[in-house]
Amino acid sequence: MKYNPKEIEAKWQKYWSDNNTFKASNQSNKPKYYVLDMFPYPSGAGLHVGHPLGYIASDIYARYKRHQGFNVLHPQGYDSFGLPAEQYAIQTGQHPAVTTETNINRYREQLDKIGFSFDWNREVRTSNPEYYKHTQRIFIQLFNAWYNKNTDKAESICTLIDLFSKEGNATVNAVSDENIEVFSADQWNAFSADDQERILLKYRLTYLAETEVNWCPALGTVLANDEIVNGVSERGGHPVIRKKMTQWSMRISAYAERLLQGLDTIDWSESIKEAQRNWIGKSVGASVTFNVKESNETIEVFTTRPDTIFGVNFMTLAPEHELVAAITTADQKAAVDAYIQATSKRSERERMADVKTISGVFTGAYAEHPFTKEPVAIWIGDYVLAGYGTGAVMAVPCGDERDYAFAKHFALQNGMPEIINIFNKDISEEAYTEKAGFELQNSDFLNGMDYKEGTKKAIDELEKIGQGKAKVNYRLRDAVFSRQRYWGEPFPVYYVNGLPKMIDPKYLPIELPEVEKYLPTEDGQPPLGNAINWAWDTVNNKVVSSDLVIPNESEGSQTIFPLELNTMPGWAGSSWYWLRYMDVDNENEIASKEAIDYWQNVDLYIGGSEHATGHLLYSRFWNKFLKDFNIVPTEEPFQKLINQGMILGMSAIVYRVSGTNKYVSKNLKGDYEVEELRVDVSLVNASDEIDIEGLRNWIPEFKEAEFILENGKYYVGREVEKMSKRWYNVVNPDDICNEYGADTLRLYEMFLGPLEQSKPWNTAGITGVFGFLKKLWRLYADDNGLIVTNDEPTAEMYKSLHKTIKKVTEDIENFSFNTSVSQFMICVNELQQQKCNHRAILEPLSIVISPYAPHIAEELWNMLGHTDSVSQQPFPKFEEKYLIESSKEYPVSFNGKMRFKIELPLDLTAEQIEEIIMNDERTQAQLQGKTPKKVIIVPGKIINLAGF
RNA sequence: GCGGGUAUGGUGAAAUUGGUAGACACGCCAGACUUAGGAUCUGGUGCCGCAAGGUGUGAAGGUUCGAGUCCUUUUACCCGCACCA
Repeated sequence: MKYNPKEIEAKWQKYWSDNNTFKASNQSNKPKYYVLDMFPYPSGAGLHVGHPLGYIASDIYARYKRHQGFNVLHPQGYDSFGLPAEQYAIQTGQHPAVTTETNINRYREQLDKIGFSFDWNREVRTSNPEYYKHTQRIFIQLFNAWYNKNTDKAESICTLIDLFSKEGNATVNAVSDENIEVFSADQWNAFSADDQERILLKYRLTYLAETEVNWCPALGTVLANDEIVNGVSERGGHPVIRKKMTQWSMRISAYAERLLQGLDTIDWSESIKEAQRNWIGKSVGASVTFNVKESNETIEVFTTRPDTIFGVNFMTLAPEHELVAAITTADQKAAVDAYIQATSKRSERERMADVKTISGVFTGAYAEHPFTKEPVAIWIGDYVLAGYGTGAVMAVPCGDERDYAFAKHFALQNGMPEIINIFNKDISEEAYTEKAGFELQNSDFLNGMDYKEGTKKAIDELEKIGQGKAKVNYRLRDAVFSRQRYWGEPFPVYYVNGLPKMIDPKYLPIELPEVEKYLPTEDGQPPLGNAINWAWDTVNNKVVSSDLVIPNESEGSQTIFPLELNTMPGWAGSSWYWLRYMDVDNENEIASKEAIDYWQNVDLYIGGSEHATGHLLYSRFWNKFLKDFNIVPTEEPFQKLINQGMILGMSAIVYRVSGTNKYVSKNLKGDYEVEELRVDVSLVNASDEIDIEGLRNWIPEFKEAEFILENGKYYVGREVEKMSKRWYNVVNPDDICNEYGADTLRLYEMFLGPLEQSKPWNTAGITGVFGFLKKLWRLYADDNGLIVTNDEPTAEMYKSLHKTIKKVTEDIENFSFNTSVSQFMICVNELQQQKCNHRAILEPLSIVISPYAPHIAEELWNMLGHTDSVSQQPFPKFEEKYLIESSKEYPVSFNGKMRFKIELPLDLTAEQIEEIIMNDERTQAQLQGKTPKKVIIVPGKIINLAGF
């Protein structure tokens, strides 16, 4: 009987599936544990060996927790809305649902081969109408909510309407749009319904507003801030421009402080928490209002340094600031217009790329210093960002590098005064930007104060004259929620007189309509504009033909209205999916109250760190919102987060001699002028030798090629980079499963190194892991079958076993899966040397190994005569007594330097050890008559004689 | 610029958290056995040295009887964020 992974893996995968072995129940006496993977987007390329890394880790943990007596929820699903399926549809006309289905089936097949213990009864797909009807429902809930700063939570919009009709909005303390006009209760009640609705939109947690968005012309859609990397789109790398559009937004800014505070309560890596803190970007300071001279306008600025108020030399507005046109003087108009024109032409990317060039122009207008009443010149400059704070700054050159550089650059020009120094520091070369170590001067009532004192005093005085107050500013912007795409969740929204109305949740889902083309319409509408049936009948409550909408008809007589043409972004469906797994078939709610109360939140979440400021932030936001309405019981959705590292590809490179069809082996390439070409990694063996015949047959380009060899071989160069089809460096897990089996793949991926570290894939060491499994097998069986006996094992054997139980338990709890694999190898080597074939050892060993290599564990367990699954056995308990040795070898060192070892019984006191050591002849030889000043003895550990 | 992280043999990496550095595996060397298998088994393998011995965890200091581990300074690389007022 030989170890035959193919056969036993197929057998046990079928067994698990037939017996529903990993089905989780929502009712149990056991404690619950929720282990979640970030669900994949089912792309056309299928899984590569990098994808399962996190899944294997979470599967080991989930299986271990089951052994430990937990009721484990370990589900899997698909984030199945997304751009690639849509782009494929545009190219081929194939419906995205069809390609998505195909891809999912392939993913499922690949996942099943690896032997995961997912409860597939709970599978979710975000593109499934039965799923997205609940995404639509949550959207409606957000629409019907506002954020009350007094109670510090979201509340039903009804309570806000109530307040408005009783007190107006002056007393309301809400997170809302800026610059809302104050109205009384009487005024509110006198407003038309439409006007009331327009006002409410400024308070709702999801709202329709004309905002400046990131528009990607190449993709034909807007993008959220986290979907833009270095000024270009994350997908495809296309340029992105700023554009004003009416879009749905999520008022995530309402939760900025809670999102920040919550980070201290969760067990995530410091780097992700820092990334989120950075993204939220809290800064504490003050807002200061400057009156514009000879005008009724005021300019509000945000500053973190109100203590430097007397150092204000001038002000700078972003070129896009709304007041620029109003305040610019006739003299300066031409220059200002030219500057605005020039900056708007520069792309975001250009503007980011060169931060060194100083540019700006004087508007000719002056503001008035709130205290000194001196004139303060108003400039515009593109170093001030329209999107941060108020888009205007008070410039204090003596205390800020950029203001300093700006002042120096435009020194002596009209509108640029001498720099005022308010610090007792030298600022002739550069600004003094420290927040400590100075005393304020030239600062009237702030003279002599430091940062802390000055800040407080300045704010107090500003409040007294009504020109400022303490303020906390966040960098976090509201998230744009509309996408001009087809393959996403439709909004449950129709429009009456241009105002959005929610469809009653009982008529959900609003299903994606069929379209002929997946491109935008000819008049620039999103793809849903192509749908024939895309209007809402408010009498029959169903989707009807768009032709039935009567344009420009007044409301009263009409009952059919156009539906929203945008769809939701990719992160909509993934912002709550962990809740759906709890109660996947629930038709009426996202999940039942009982199910959510039982499972609470995710205990362990494993996934990539690339979602730091996207999915992981949005999910926390929605969870907090749902918490405010008591739908979920916890403030945070994911208690512990582990970020698995990326598995990189090892591209293979051949060197073509320029202008020829000759290829030169790696180490000879110095003699030629060569070009590098990437070739399929599967043609290359572990020693970097290429299979020349295979290469000739790979693509026609190499058919007639000549090869310049070294030692009769052609060696390729290697490059570590992301696994990608275009580099021909993708390794498919199926190939590994076919060659060595899933258990080897699982063990090897863990053995490769620490889970959280990125590492290149190479199969050089895989035979070691495979050899271990064969060795393990041979402990149980030889060619004639089972060799296990019921004899009593030796103390040594028990020691090997319990050492392993201890180590593996600790490792799993610390997520150091790589060292567990080493421990298994040590254990099997030891048992093999002890010729161990004792049931009392091998039975518990099967269980200990089963989280890592579940198929072979099941088979061995079965061979031992059991008829149940090993996955349901209690994990063996570690017992200290088996590890206790009768005596121990102590290292004896002199001044920290190890000299010899001495064997001593374990139960000696320090004094007894000292006596034996001092009398030992080797000690005497080392001491040569000297006496140590210090003798350090830690019983069970070390002996050190020191100080001579 | 700010923040997070990493650095140990030919390679992937361990190190009970301050106590024999390099476990385990790959690779390499030597040998055994052979029913030639995807073999298997045994021994060796940081570096220098025939050896005794010396030396060694990116670099330089420090604390300590003792440092890969703690402190200070520094270098290189990786990942975020970045004109954030």
